[in-house]
Amino acid sequence: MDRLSEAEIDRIFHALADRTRRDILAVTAGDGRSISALAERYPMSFAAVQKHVAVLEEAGLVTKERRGRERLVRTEVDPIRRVSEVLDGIEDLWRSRLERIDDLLKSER
Amino acid sequence: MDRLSEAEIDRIFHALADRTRRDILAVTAGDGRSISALAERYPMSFAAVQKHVAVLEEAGLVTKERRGRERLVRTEVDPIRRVSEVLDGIEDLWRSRLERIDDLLKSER
DNA sequence: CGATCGTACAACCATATGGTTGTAGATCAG
DNA sequence: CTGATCTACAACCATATGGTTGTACGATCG
Repeated sequence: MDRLSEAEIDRIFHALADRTRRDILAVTAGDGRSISALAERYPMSFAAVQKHVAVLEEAGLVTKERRGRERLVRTEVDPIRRVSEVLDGIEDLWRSRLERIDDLLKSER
Repeated sequence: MDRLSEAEIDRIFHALADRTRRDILAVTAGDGRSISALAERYPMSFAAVQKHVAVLEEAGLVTKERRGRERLVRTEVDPIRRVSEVLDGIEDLWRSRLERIDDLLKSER
């Protein structure tokens, strides 16, 4: 798979910037759950939970699989792994710039 | 240092959910830059960039250091590393649940 | 000193976000 | 078939967000 676009990264981080959505990810990691089963966990309406799931789905962080009249929500771990690499990238930049500055200081001695 | 609170994680992911702010992090990783130097990079007003820096600062992702009449913005890499661990946590959950399901299937044979 | 530069901050605006309620379509149980 | 359950989706509302312009203030330059 190719790299995430900036727009995809926008959506993923935005999806992660909410406790309820992070909890949904944690709960549906590994085994799926129906939306109504999820809705019981949170102090908000079914429709609100449905919206959170939609945000996660548009970010590619979960998929919905039909099972009878239910829809099983399940975490997709791949994009999570790939966004983790975005953070690693910033960290790498930081490290390499520090190194460069360190070299500059050394060469001035 | 202790673990990040959910509110802190909210702020950090929200701060990361914007291209301009991610770019500021990348640019100011390692060596600092003044806000006006940053503002030249983006097609928006100085005040808008100032607000983005404020969001990053409240999330603890950058610090501002006074130098003369300038304020140097610099990336703090530690919280970035710690939020990366939040993602790892979800991935671990996913993996362990899959394992558990796998075990169930095996024991039913 | 006065002018300029870099910053801070308030006020304002359009749109996005996160919640609500209500309605309607599928699917399952009896 | 009838009723209950699960989901989808629209309409609505309050607040947050990301942008703008304008004003003010400390630091630097000439």
